[in-house]
Amino acid sequence: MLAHPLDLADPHAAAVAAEETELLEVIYVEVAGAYWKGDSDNAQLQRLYATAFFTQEELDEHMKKIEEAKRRDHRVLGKQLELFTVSPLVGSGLILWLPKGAVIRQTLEDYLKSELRRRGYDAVYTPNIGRIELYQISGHFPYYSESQFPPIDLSEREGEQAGEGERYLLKPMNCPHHIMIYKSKPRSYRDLPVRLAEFGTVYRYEQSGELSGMTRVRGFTQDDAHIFCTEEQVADEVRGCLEMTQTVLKSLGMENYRVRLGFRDPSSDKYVGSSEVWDRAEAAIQQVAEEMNLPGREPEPGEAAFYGPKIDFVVTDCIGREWQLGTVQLDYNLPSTERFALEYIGADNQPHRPVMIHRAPLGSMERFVGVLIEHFAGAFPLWLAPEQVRVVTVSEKSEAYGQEIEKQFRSAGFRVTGDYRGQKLGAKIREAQLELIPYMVVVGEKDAQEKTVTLRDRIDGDLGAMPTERALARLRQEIEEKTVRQTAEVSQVAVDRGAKNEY
RNA sequence: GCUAGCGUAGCUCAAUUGGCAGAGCAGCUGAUUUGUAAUCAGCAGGUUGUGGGUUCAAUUCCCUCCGCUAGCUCCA
Repeated sequence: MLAHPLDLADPHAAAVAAEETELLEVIYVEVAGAYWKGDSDNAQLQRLYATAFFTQEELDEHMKKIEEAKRRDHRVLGKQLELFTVSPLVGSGLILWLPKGAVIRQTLEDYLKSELRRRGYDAVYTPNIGRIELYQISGHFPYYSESQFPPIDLSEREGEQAGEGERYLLKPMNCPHHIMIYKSKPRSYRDLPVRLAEFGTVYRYEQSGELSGMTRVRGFTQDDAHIFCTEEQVADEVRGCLEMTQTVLKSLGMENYRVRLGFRDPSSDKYVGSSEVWDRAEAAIQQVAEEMNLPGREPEPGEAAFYGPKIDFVVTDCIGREWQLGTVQLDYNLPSTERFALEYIGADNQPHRPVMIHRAPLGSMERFVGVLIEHFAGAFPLWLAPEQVRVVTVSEKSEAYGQEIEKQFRSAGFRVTGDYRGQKLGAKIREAQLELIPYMVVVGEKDAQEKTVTLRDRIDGDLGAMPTERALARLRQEIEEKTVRQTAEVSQVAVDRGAKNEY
């Protein structure tokens, strides 16, 4: 059992193991590189992971679980279920959403947009590039140029007059653009909070070794918004953001996450703003997290952004890696005089400085859908499923009736296809099951005569014959309620590393 | 980016010490007309990731580049 594996990289454990038993014959080994003292400037060592089991059966069990985790891996399912692909010719870490994956994303976006409208956000659109001066003001250039795609330099174009050269950056974040929208007119305290939302696509040049499926990519779309508010409004706004994130996660049956309070490291000087402001902000965030009883919520010093404290929602994927999804971040930097000098006119007729909140409940569409694929092991709930219903005929004799039923489902708004091939019913059902389609509508000559359909549930199997209207109503309700009937528990079987940096 | 490993048909994988590149599934064609997880037969499918080198001969050995995987480092 997994209670027994021993990490032989740990000399103490190995010594204890050697004393306790001489049966450690069955060993599962992995190799990995590791930097001396965890610093990439230092030499790299070879680290050997060896996990020993007392019996062959225990090893088999372990390997079986690794296999199971691999089957649920979003990179495997993404290919199998035709959700997304990556082309070396397009570029590493650049996701191509296939039609079925696009349905999931679009459905999620629609859901979020309706939540945003309910919560008083204004939708905006901004371009994918911006002049380099914009990012010089924001401080992202040249400070973060290592992790950006290099600028587009128009001065190098032939025929360009001296002085006309402009440099543009692929936008690495949406905030500067949203800030310029805030600044497009004078703001009054009566206008606040201003909440600007956009599904904004950004590009970051991540190190090649970091890229992984949909969860770590070089181009991604954040479900982004920036809130500009007064200091007094911060707590309420943060609460609103957290509530929205919770609502969305809950509606997807995602309970397996923890919340990380990113606070500053008091011994470091990389943070902007006075310590009084930081203390106040951190206290405000922590209090809201306590009130809402968020899971985890341990303050983690040094995890803050340099411009303010934050709250991250962190989930674990099926091979044990943690991913940051939703985030709510306070920002005292960008509104400041040194940066964009944001203002609003207060009740006292004097200019005041607003506070900025960056927030993204899902984080990015790419990473979130990647994690979601593993969460559901590819079996999406009805409202998200790329293909919701498949009409399956018993034989080709029933094709006409099948077509009629398919049309009926389609005009009722369902994503439906029909399988009218001259295959045996069992074969067609097997295919639909393997494609994880939530419902099958089986129709044969009996159904055609009696004007019924025979509904088959992916999970519960045959539900028997019923009038078409009843089947439609049942599915309609399941979509309406966004029912989640089945998720895959995200376990950490494959990689269960102990302490990090055990050099 | 670093260390190590991997790259064969659309997918999953074979190919003995270097000696004619194969199978299942998917696809296409035909037969079958089926009531809840695989009907049968035939056909087609490849410059073995790319470029070079060694050799009479390279999927196999060596080098370059591209991509992927694990870990490390990073993640505004």
